[in-house]
Amino acid sequence: MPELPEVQTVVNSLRPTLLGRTIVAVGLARRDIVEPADIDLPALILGRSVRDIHRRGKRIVFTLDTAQRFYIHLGMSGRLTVGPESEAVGPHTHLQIRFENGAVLRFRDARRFGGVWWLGSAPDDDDTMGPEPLDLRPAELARRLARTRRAIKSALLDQSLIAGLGNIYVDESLFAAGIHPLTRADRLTRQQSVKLMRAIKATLRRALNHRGSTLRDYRDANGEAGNFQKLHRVYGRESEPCCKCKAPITRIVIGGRSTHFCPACQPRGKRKRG
DNA sequence: GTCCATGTTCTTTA
DNA sequence: CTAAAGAACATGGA
Repeated sequence: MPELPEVQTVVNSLRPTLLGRTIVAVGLARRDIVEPADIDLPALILGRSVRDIHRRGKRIVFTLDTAQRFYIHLGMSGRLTVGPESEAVGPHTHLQIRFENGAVLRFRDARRFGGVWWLGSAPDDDDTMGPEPLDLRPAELARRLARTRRAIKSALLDQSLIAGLGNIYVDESLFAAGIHPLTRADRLTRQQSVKLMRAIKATLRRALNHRGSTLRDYRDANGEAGNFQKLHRVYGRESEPCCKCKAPITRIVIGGRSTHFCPACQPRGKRKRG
């Protein structure tokens, strides 16, 4: 479910009800969603209040009044909701946190690729996490892309190169920039990297304005769906006509991930040999 | 039964 | 040695 726009939308919808609130009960149904495995998460957060909630990459970072932090990653199928205690608890609800105002934060995740990571006083990221795309300057993107020979599609999915993009927004951004997804990252021209940086920012901002993409079951913390999926130009649109040129959208697999693009609007540049 | 899925990490290969 | 490709993880829906 979650890439930068969806994760940010969840954060935005959590803040009004949870900021400043005190944790009065914690129910951890599955201990194996917590890392590191040997900590007692309920004991660490019970009685604490929430000083801040923010996003870093695809992480939802909670800062407590003690300045200690933990983050929730939604993985592929994770959902984070707030609601009254009386609300029905859905399947695969692994963690519930009740606050003094009666709100209950619930974390559900059928596939369990997501989870909770206790940071303590460690920073909200580490040296393996790439920069935030919305703050990134084109020259820095170009510098980072120049270090790898992989396909641009795979490079943009690498969270250590740039943080927050996933399969949807990489495909949409490459379409917006007119770049073929198999183009080698280190072969982008200066103009292409500038165009790509602009395309990434514009795509993310538009997606944020539409509160993310709901494909299957993504919802914000209040259960509201996003709308950006209606504006996808290539993702999930295999064999439909391109919105610009009417050529059929093509789907290929790159690095094990479905990749959607318009072969006419995103021509493959000249390759060595072939 | 088959294939596919908004992600990350560990293992294998080149 | 390192970079990159591939497999694995767990579950559900079409």
